[in-house]
Amino acid sequence: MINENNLPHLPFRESVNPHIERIVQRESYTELQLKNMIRDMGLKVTQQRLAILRALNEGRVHVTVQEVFEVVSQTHSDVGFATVYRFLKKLKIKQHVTEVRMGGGAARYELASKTHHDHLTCVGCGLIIEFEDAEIETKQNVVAEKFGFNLTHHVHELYGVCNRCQKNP
Amino acid sequence: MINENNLPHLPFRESVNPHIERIVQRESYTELQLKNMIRDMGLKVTQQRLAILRALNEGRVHVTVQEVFEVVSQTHSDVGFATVYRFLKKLKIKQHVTEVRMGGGAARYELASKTHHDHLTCVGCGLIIEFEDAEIETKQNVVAEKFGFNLTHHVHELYGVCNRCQKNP
DNA sequence: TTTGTTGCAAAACATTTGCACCCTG
DNA sequence: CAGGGTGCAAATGTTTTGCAACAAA
Repeated sequence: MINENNLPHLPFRESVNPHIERIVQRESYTELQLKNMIRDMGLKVTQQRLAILRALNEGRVHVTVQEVFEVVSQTHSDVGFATVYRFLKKLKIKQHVTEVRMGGGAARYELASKTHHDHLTCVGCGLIIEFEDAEIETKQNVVAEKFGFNLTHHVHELYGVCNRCQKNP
Repeated sequence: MINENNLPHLPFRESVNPHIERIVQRESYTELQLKNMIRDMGLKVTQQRLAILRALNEGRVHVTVQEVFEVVSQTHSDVGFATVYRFLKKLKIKQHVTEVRMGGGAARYELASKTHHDHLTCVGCGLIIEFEDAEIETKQNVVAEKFGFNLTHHVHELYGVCNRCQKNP
């Protein structure tokens, strides 16, 4: 099966990620930092893994496997999804990427930033705003403590209608 | 393909949902309320839809389509997943059920309760505790307002290691 | 009787896995 | 050159859809 871009066998649909507004800034990693990230995971530094990390580092945030695959394909004509899936899973386990499942489609991934943040998503146009709120984070710990939990991570997604979509429904 | 329960063609794996501790109580709906729920959505009241609602109303919380299907199959020998999927989607749109996607597998659903709550999930054993926190809810509205959003709903999942799993790692 | 709903099977979508070959350390 | 990593294709898992038969209003 060949799609309109003439890429080999893409079983996924073109994914939609209209526009992203980044509120919380994350500084990009250097090439060396990316290599060390792989090494520190006890893995071999391959061209494919570097290319995947570069895609996550430079490209837009909240990408699907499909999108990573497309970017990486530009420089490596014959990567497979399998590699992207496999590496992304390892990165997820090591908490280097965060998996976000908004709505029903494929999972979206983003390279972890030092400052944690959450998401505010417009159900109308898909705009994603990142926010952080120290008070909420604190309250979470209180809740966890109350039930004897040792918190590892969390997902906090707010959904609503953005300003622009309120005016142009 | 026949599985060990002799049910017709079950493409899903047996799902794991070890134990649920319900902190926030939700009163069950009456049979009449369930019927009205369907009617109010402008849909026909069929036996299948009633059976699906009953399963959500009486059974355990956070069920997968597979689990709903199994329960409904006990009284309706020939429901299809399609029906379960279709109706669940409608319920989701009308906000009568909440879809939760913990981890990677199939989506889990629960009948909406009047009092909103969020989830605290143990990454060790899968224990799910429901909690509610008015202060956090308030803070969310502040955040939304700050970015000009009109909030529709949200997902707030805390993950950690529960008491028991901390002692028996 | 009219129209929405269902079950079935197949398609579509998303992710994982087995295996022979390849490349990093 | 040893062992992990890769691409491919096939398997597996999850959800959606087309259509003829059917049931609720």
